[in-house]
Amino acid sequence: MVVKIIKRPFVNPKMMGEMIRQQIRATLYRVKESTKVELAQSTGISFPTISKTLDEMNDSGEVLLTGLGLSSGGRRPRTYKLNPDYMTGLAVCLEKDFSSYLILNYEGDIIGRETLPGVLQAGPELLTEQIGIFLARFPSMRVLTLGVPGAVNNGRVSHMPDYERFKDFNFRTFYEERFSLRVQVENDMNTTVIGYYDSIGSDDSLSLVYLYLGKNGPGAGIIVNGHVVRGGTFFSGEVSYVPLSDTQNFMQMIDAASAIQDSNQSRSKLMEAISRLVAVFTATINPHIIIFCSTELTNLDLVQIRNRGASLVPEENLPKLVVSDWKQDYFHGLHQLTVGSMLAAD
Amino acid sequence: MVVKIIKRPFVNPKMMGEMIRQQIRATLYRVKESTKVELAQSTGISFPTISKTLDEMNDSGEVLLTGLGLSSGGRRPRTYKLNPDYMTGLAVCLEKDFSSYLILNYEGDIIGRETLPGVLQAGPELLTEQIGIFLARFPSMRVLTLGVPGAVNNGRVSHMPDYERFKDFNFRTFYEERFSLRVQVENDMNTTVIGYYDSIGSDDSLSLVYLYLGKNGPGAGIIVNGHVVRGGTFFSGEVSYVPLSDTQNFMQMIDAASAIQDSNQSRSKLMEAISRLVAVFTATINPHIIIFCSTELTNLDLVQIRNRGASLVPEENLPKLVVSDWKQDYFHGLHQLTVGSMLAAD
DNA sequence: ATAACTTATTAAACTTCTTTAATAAGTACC
DNA sequence: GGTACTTATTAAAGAAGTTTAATAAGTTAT
Repeated sequence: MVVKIIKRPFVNPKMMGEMIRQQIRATLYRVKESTKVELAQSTGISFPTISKTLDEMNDSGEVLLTGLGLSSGGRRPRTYKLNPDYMTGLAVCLEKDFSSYLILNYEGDIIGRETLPGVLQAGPELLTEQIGIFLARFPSMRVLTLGVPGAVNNGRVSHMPDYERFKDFNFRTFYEERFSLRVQVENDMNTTVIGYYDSIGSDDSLSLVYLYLGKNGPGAGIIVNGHVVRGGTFFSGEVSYVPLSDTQNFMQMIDAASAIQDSNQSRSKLMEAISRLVAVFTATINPHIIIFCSTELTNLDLVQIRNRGASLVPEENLPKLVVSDWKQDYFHGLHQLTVGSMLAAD
Repeated sequence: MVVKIIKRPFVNPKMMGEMIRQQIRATLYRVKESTKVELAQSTGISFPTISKTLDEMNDSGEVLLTGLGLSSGGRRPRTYKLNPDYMTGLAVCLEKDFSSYLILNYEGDIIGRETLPGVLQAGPELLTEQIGIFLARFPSMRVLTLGVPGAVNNGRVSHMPDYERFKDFNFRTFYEERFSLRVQVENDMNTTVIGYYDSIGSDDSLSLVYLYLGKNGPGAGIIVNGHVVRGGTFFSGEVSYVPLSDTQNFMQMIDAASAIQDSNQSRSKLMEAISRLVAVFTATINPHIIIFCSTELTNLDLVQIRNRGASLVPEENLPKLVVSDWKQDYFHGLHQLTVGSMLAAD
């Protein structure tokens, strides 16, 4: 229901304890180190509750007493932080030619990274083997986050045409049953746009489009009102198919552009295609920002796109156009998803 | 933050009372009449709490004891319902040539409807006067919902080019201060898509596009993941501007179509334009459903659009295409927004 | 019509968070 | 170095929901 008639998202006293722990975890993650008073202020929870809960978390080893903070004229307060060794998380980026592994501690720090051979063509067995290695090395591993180049639905592959061995593979149930891990799987472009969204750290719910013009054909990750758009058939962001001219869709247009000999003309045709796609997004979901890969476009290109775009839609409605580092945003997304999964614990 | 690290949407014991009342209201609105036991079951709240809260709501006149329910072998339970006279809401549809008023009681029933002269060209004074009439006639009026043909941002007009007198007019502050009403303002297409979304009564969060090819140029109302898309500059759904061919955008394409003499050819060009727009939405946000106005298209047209669309994007990703009654959905949206506003009370 | 049985309602005990008061542990100044 | 002042921490009282037990009000069947 759009209409704000609540259905059942209710909070009873029993859940409050866990919610309070979540608030504490999230705050400690943000600020790294804090006193009980500071936690009470920044969470809005009463001091005694914070004190009691934090003591419990200290007893269970989830947080550590780090010492005493600065005095502001009276007794010096004890400071606490998340215990980095409380839990470990594994973030995995699966690509055709390699698998990138990131090992994160409970504070969100990267305590290990490794690149192993690609598993997408080989099949799940090799992936299981690779994960097994890390699991053996880090017994406190509790969460697993996978970024994959394909459509996933609730942990299960729903469309990944190039990799037959993973057809319909359910990452979540497979690894949650086999190892006792909390498993998350996300599409690569969605992960990237999540990473970018998190990195700009805006708390109001924005709409963004992260555009990628890769070798495997272009694609986009979309966030609307702060939520990832997965689409009715997990086909969202497949912008290759957007019809933009009498005879060509977006992919055909950029393919045609790159086929042109004259490099100026080729570039100009590419710019035209992108400008049109920008106009399409502006006149439909009207995002705040569209992000391009810095390896593909320069800031100068953006000016050109903006100018051309302004001839298609009223300029004041054009989104902010920015370039960003795809790989970095992707990994940041994986990182944040993994941390989020660890901190949502219990 | 996309990453599920909570920021501050927290519930403390003080707010629980109000949340419980909300649950009770929402449930009573849905089921019309209920016993305490039934309410406890359907809300998941404990019986004593329901009992206490409902007694208070009965004392304050918010609910009424309607009698005794059926026995299932023991003492017959008392049944309660919302008191229709507890509060009144006014839903207003503002158009160029007329203003439609719907008066709703607290049960959501329409207890009056009236059409008065249009106010958009005349200016706010006339609207104030019209609202004043209803306010005098229904002293228990507490909420006001306005549907307007233009972009609004948090109760304030942000773009309504055809009606100068309402430029930047802040409906919300104006009427909340002048009369003591809770005021909501929503764009007409957004209201319509809300109405449709509510009418299909799905609880999972869908994505929909409601397409209107009106006299004032086409427009669309968009819901993604169950939330209305307003856009970064409140320009979302302005599909006129979507570039679809070498030289034409959507509006120019349908204008060109209607300019063609041969009616078959004209229709076919229109279908082509719509099919392309369907492909655009499919390859971007990939909605579950696209809704067309039944006054503009027939079910037969939809078949044609689907066929043509399937040549642009993989058919299995095409949304469900349906026709619906625009006016009805619009009014249902206004209705539901008004009821939602009444029930969210306090 | 009354006894036995069901079910609704009320009451009491318990849990959990908040608010307010009391105590303990430092600082700073004379 | 002791006294007055600050601030952290602990303890007690209050508020609000849940769970469990007790009571009241009807039904059903003999």
